[in-house]
Amino acid sequence: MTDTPVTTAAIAPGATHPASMNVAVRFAPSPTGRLHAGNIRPAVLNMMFARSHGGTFMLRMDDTDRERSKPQYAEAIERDLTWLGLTWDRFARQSDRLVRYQAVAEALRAAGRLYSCYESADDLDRKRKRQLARGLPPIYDRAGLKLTADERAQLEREGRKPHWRLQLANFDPSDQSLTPRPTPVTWTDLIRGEQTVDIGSLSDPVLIREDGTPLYTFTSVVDDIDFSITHVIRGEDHVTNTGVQMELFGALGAAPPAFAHHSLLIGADGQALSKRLDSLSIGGFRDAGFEPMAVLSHAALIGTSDAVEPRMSVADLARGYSLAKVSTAPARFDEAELRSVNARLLHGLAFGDVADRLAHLGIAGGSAEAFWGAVRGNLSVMAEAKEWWAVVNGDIDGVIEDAAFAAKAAAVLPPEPWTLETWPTWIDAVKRETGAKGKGLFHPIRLALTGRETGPELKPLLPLIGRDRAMKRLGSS
RNA sequence: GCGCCCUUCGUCUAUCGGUUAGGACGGCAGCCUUUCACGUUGCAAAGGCGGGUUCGAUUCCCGCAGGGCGCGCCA
Repeated sequence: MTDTPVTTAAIAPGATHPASMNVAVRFAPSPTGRLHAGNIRPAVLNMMFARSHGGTFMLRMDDTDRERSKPQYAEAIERDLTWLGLTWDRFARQSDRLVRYQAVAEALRAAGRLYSCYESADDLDRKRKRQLARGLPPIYDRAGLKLTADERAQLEREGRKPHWRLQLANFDPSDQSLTPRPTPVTWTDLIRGEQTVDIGSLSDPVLIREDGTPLYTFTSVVDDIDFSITHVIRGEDHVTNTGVQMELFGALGAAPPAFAHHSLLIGADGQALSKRLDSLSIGGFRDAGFEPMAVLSHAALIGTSDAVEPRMSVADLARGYSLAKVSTAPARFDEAELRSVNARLLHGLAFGDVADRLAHLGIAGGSAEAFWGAVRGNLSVMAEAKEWWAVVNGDIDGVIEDAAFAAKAAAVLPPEPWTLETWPTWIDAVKRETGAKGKGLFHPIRLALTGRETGPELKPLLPLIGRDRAMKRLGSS
């Protein structure tokens, strides 16, 4: 086995990093499902890194798995990212680059780093089980590498197609058995600090499937080289991959990018979130009426030392951002916390920020601004504004618990026009008329006027409701 | 089974061996609102367990427990 690296130049002229290295990051989902609470974290973390360094953010569809990848998922991912405001500067689709992967694989073969293996998936499964049963680590035994030319020819004659593995440099070259020995691969992780992966305890990774499909470990590295990716920010489920991929970068004669591995999310109950991720889709959050910046702020800030608070833009998120603030401990995803961020975001929005969206909800006209000022503090999702609009302008039923009280209140309703002063004037009159005060005074009036137990201050609400509706809801039309 | 990682208020976290263990969310209370909510001010609230090193351990080391991840012809 040769140690000669395949030079990148030989494979892709000009693909090496330029001397003036501009920060380039990527988000590389595989379109096998919708985006969810778990996987937008690397998306937003990468975006913030790019924006805070004046770099570029790339979207890469890792769609080489033809059985599982679906165009509609790819479209949904793009839609969700766009909705979140995570728009990409560059785009690539791995399924468009198969010729490229083939060429690189060929160069790797020529350099002697790839070898063919003829076991079926079942064979490998059996081998693993046998090793486990004997208390041995389930590592590939390199049988493919030990095949004689005759055996290989025989297998080919039988019509067997090989899959291709990268030979990890984890053995003593003078050892004929090629037994792996402890071989640390190290890097300085931008989140986790000094990291070591022992590639001596790993199987030689399959790079090319028997049907010719190039696999993630391989395509990802080729793309990271070709697109001059400088920083790879991804979940900690990839740390072992990083050890292997560091080898691959070396074999391809390229300097590896910097790596940062963030922790994964766990559920509010402290258990793995993975099983529930379907119910935490970004599309679901959108449908539930969450603000994109609330979802994004929450995803970006949980598990960091910054306060989880609403930020108004990606630029706001990028300001003061540092990977050093990202924790190595698993963070809990709590939808209640997301709701809180969403509510706080809404409470701070000025009418000008939302006029268009309100209009979209049918909230428009001369009273729209006063309406927004009155109700925004009570919203947890925007859609609730529509309900309050109905309370103000619609035909709702008031709740009357004491008809006599309501009648007295209605009787002293001042004549229009109504202003912000109408409320204190009226309520004083009701108080005189009924002798009620405090909660006994306000609660029945709130209930009659709005049909609800809680809500915005009645003072600004009353003139919006107007005399006719107020009379009607008090049972005296 | 083996390996890696993690463990500070309920939650997210700060702390480069000596701190009244700080902040944010949530909670509670006061204020505001002649009600609730909003807002605002204040208060309560934490080092998983057991050893070791040290004058001194949340901090360093070992073990245990709990949790996460990995060990794919998935990504």
